[in-house]
Amino acid sequence: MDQLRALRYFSKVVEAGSFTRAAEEFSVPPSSLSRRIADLEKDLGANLLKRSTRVVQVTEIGQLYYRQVQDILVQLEQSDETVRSYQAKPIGQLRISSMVGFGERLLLPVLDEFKERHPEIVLDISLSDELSTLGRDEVDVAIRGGYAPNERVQAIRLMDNEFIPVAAPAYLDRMGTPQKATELRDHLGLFFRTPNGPTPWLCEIDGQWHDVSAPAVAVSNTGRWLAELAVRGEGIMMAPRWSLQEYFKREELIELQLDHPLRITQNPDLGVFLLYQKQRYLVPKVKVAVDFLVARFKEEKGVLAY
Amino acid sequence: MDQLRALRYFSKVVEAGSFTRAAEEFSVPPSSLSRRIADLEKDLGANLLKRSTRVVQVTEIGQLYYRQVQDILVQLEQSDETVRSYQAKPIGQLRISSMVGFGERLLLPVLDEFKERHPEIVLDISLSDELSTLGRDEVDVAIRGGYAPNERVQAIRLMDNEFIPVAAPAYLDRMGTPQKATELRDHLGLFFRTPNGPTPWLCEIDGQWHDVSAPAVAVSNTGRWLAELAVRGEGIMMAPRWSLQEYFKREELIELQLDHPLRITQNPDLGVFLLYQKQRYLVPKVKVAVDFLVARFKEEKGVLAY
DNA sequence: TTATTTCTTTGTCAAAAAGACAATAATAGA
DNA sequence: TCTATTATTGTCTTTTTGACAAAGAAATAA
Repeated sequence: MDQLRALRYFSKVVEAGSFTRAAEEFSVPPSSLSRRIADLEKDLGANLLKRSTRVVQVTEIGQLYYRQVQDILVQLEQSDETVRSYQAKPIGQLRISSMVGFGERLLLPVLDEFKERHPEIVLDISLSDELSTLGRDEVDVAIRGGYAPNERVQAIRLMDNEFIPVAAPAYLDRMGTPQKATELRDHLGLFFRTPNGPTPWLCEIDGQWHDVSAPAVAVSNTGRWLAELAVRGEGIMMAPRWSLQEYFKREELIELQLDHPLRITQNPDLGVFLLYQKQRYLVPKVKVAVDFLVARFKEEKGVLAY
Repeated sequence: MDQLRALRYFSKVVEAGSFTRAAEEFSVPPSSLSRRIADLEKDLGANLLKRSTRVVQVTEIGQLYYRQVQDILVQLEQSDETVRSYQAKPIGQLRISSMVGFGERLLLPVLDEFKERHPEIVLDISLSDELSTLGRDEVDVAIRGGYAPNERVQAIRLMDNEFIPVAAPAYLDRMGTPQKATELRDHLGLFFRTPNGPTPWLCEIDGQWHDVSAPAVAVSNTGRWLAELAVRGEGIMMAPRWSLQEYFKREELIELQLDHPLRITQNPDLGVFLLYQKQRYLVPKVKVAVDFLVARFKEEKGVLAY
């Protein structure tokens, strides 16, 4: 029995919810799937699917098996790709996932050059702040802030992700320039919301952490919009330093200097990380992308990769 | 092409270093392996093996592919077993790996009862202090001290693994009973060596960590031997509290009470953990073993599993 | 250097597995 | 109750894999 074939059939039937539709995708008659999956079930001694003429349901154990099989199929596909592309030129589809802000401001601008250098690579970029599970998702390279990688994932620190407080000159003229962190409570706040929730303004004073957030004028996961509000003088915003260069240059926003530095988490080591599956570095398209992005963004400070 | 079959053939040839020997294990002629592996190589467009009549060598890419394929085959085997044994009785071979000390003193004594309860489970116990990688190794259940599990591994804290200093009454009569941690440097030390190296005697005084190890009389990874030396009055030993009950009962060893508690690591949360792969809990033999060991060893203190 | 042994590969045929297609059975919806 | 849709089953064809013998290649021993 060709178990792998049976697994592919089974997997597709689960996804399609139908033998007929799954069969179309393989361009074989439905009877083939029926026979192969029946063989598989016989071999495993368990019913994976509950069939009725109209609907195909997955049994409890079938559901479980499906998830594990899915992982296995993805892994095998990746291993095969690694071997197939060994010593080959970088080519194919490359999926990059990035944090929205970083993607818009820093990543997209450099990708033109990457496309020129590697015209045979088709880029597929998705911007999202949700953290993707490398490996299960079909992402080759991811850029994320403050991510705890697992052992199979290589994480290269690209740059600092320090959040700093900024405001427009007009705002500071109107509301006064705060000198002490504790004064912030009398100001107006523009808050960035990560997938983990809004980011408060924290401050360590004499070893104690304090929440010195101002009343919220706006909360959003769209950094650009918050920045516009800040430029219009609607409040104080905390944002990563790398996202603010353009505003500093045009003097639309000014960094606040406080007696105690402001943070958005007690974790001191925030960074922007480039992530990829270690084993996939051997795939040429992944390798050139990682090398390119590291060369472009990594700040050399004698800091180690992790 | 039945890729899975080809992968199994390839995998075995790599391990055996020979088509002929690998073929014997499958009870098929060597020509079958030759053909299947040639197909696989053609399909992948790469040479996995470098053949000469006498020796079969694995190419660089073949080596890499082999490792990844190995993982995949193990995973698939486990998934199949999960389904096959679904709703079945606990039966089959169960591999338990445990720290030596824990295994000898606590685990083995209770396994008789387990064997009585589950006569159809064949136990395969290996005692070792090396930490095994669950999943890659063929271990169903592991017992380890202070282990950082990854996401696929479930870790249940069984009990404290606090190391305490002890010595024989005769030793204390001869050398004096130390009251302060800093006095230990004038004593004699029996040191336990973990796979990570010897365990020093550490002590936190006014927020500062000090190494207060005595000169070493003996260093060993065999706790029982060190305990014998300690009983004979050859020095002071630090060992997990759970390993010392018998010596306390016979008053062969006495716990030292010092002004500052002694530790072997700065990490405060040492514990003995029961580890297993989450997905394998559905395999009946694994489930009954985990449940049994937890019921036997877990100290209920309202502490969460992790 | 030559002969021999040991392996892998190749040729050829047999067996097994999977696909194709038509027919049948079963069920949800009208 | 009828109809349309869908999975299964029967039968034949095609493809894939195994079996066995023979050939070819390389390392060891003489």
